[in-house]
Amino acid sequence: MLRTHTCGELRAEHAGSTVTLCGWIQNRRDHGGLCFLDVRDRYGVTQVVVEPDADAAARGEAQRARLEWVVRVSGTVRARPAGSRNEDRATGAVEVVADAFDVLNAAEPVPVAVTGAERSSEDLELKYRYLMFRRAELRDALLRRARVNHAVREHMVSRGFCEVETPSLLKSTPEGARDFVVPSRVHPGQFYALLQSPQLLKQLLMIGGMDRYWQIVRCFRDEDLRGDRQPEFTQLDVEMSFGAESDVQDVAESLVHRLLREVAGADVPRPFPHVSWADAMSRYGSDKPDLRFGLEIADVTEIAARSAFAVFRDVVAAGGVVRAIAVPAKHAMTRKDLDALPAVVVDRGLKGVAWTKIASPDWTGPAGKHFAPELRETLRSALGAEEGGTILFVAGPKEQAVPASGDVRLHLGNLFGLRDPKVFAPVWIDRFPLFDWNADENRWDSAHHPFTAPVEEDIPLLDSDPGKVRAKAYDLAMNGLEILGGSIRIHDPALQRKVFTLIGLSDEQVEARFSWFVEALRYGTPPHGGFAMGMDRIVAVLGGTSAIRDVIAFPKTTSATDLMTGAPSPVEERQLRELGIRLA
RNA sequence: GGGGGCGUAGCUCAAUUGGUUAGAGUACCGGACUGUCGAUCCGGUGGUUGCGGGUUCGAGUCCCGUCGCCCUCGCCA
Repeated sequence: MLRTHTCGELRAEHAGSTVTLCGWIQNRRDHGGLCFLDVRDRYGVTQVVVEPDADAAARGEAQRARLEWVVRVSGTVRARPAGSRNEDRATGAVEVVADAFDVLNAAEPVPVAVTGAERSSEDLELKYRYLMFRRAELRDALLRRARVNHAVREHMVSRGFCEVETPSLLKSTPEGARDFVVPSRVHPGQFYALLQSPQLLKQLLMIGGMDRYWQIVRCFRDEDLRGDRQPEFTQLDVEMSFGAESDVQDVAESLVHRLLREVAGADVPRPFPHVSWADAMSRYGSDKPDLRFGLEIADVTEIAARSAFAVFRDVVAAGGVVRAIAVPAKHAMTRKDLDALPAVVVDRGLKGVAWTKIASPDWTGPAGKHFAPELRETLRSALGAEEGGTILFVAGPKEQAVPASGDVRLHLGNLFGLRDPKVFAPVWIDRFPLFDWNADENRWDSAHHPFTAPVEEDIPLLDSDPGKVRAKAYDLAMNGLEILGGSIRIHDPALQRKVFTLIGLSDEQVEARFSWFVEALRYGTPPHGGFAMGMDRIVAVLGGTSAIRDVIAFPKTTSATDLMTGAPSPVEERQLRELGIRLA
């Protein structure tokens, strides 16, 4: 190696030893006779000092070196004089007195901010992604991600799971997310789809008797993006045979618990709480609630209907709901805070957020005066609201008001600073509905995916009331993000066929799309289930962010482009000809 | 596909109601300086105000279109 030590490892006890460091110039402070240079590598930053009596060549090179140049420095480690130690830096007790100073490579001025509190615009940071690896934030995220990967591997292996790789090129299925499609040269006019998820493949591994499978796998979905969604993303995929929901959850929960402890240094008590999907929607207005704070939502439709408030009465008369959040007195809300609330719900098609302050002698605000004194008492005790607090109301059709109330709750969490990125609140959400009603197509859709098993006691409802059937499905939410999701799968061919029928798939359609899978179910399928965990999201949330872009080495933009390479881009006419493709 | 925000020097930002030659910090270049760690001090180079059109005596500023990034609704079994 060109170096004896990294820039992160020298301490007071190294004083007196002769060392050689390699790294990038992070900062230089040139006093003329005396020159300080901070040299950085992945491991840290070390101060190099070039003194007036140093070798002339070394002095010249040190004077010439500029920010982000690559250098090699040899010298003696020295404890810094008292009063000039840098307490903010691990190597701050020492400095390297340079004997030799070589420029290994000069650098042009970098086009993005590589050091300091100032950040460049996000598109520049994406274009010059490789320079961002020099920043602590991204470097630490990638290191954290590597630790997560390592812990996952150790955990799965120690529990007897077998790592199996599956293909990325496979058959397109029209359900679910849009496929990324790959043309076949050997079969002109025919296409592969890039893997959306190894769901069916891992089930086949169970049918084949592999018993316990895991894999960290890249998945591709051609849908519009968000901060927590990339066109390609990484999943931990797990499946096991002969286990109940609790067995699968134990594998997942112990893993997440371990990651929280080893990677985030957080000791979260087990078992993690369980909340049914119905309760989560009702109390938090979300199927991935942030449980770092309370501010639970209550349904006050009945009480609001008895008020004199025309807005509420009209909503209730139209079959809508009124939801309320009691904000304790300690979270005082200014008029400005209250005026900002309508913007939170306008995206859901609601007009505003009514409010009242529980003051004495009178309740103030637009909603309060419409409640008679006895009704106020009813409302107040229903919400457990306290004197001096504020009650916020979200009213509208259930499909809009429920998620809107969840949005308001999250907004309040941000407003009151209750979403501490160092706090972790995992929660299991279970008992999802098996189906959602698809009004456009007049049929049921699978809420999770069509291979999810129903709760046994609900199986009779498949014929009478499919909307009431609950699924053996479970998600783990943490800090408002869905971290992982899974289910027990259907292993009975007859039941599988029935579910296909309910979601409007004819025998012919099933045959055309899934015959290879449905046939497999007939050859001795063990009861099985599993889960998939979003690796990008777990690494993000462990680091206190929700933008998975921040934990992916080379991410794409929200329009699925790669600003560094310029993908996607046109291809040569010759390539198209070879594939039998003509552009419209 | 819909809604919103942003786009000015290499980088981060400023520029009054539409009004002089578009400024500052930093980087870079030159000079001074022996204990700095955002070093300091002096001087300098650096601009198609994203792009195109329009209104106006005059546009960074107003209008229309377009491109890019970010947020969001739909979408994501």
